[in-house]
Amino acid sequence: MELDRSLVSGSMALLVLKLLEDGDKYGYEMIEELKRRSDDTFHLKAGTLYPLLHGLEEKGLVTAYEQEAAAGKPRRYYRLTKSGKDALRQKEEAWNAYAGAVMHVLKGGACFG
Amino acid sequence: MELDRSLVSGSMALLVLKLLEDGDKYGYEMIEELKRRSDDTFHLKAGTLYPLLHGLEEKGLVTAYEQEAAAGKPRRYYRLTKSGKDALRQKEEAWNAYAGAVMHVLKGGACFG
DNA sequence: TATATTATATAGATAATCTATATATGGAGG
DNA sequence: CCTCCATATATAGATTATCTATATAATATA
Repeated sequence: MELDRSLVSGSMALLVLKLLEDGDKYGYEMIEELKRRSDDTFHLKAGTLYPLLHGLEEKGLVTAYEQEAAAGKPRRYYRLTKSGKDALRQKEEAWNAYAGAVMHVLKGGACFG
Repeated sequence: MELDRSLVSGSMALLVLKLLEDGDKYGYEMIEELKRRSDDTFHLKAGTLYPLLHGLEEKGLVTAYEQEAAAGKPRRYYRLTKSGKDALRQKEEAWNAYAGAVMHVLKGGACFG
């Protein structure tokens, strides 16, 4: 299931890149926004997100910069790169293909054709 | 991502159980049928399927029986149990929730509301 | 005899996500 | 004042789904 390996299991990368499409965001913010935008379905864990962000940065899909907050620890913002935007498009397409195929199998069960 | 762990990454179990809903099938047959029913999107590997089937059997979601074929090795057929049907329903629901949430995040990007 | 297709099986590798833990800041409650 | 909770980032180690590679065996075909 080559598709699965890189995408569906890795759907988190897709969702995170998608969040950044709207504008730069810091890690904690992404966790909260993902929860909100998925109607409380996705509870992304910090221990999942931060290593993921570091990986995306290493691959050049995002860049990071630090910024002071009004209070608390300084925040590390992430921004989509050109390469990251391309990757996002690819991942969206792959997700649609995968989800479509699953739906097709699930619907194709009781076939009266 | 509790949902993800048990379902989306494990979507193969869902698809295999779904195939068995139509009637008993043996492993090799499932690989071929999944390819066909997904329009050549899913190429499930033997090394993925057989351990998965053993696991489903251990959990009591399927039962197995051997049957001679006209030629070649005897085939090991799998049948959905009552418990397997229940699990299938649950997994279908969970998949729909997950896929729906992903779609929601993907669509919710460029929001002009 | 060699090779391809059908058919099942296991061992070991890879990688995504989790849990648990550590750090640091600031506000609120006791 | 001290403790707890929310914010915020980070890493180590475990779990597990899937993959690759390999082994087996029967039969058809070249």
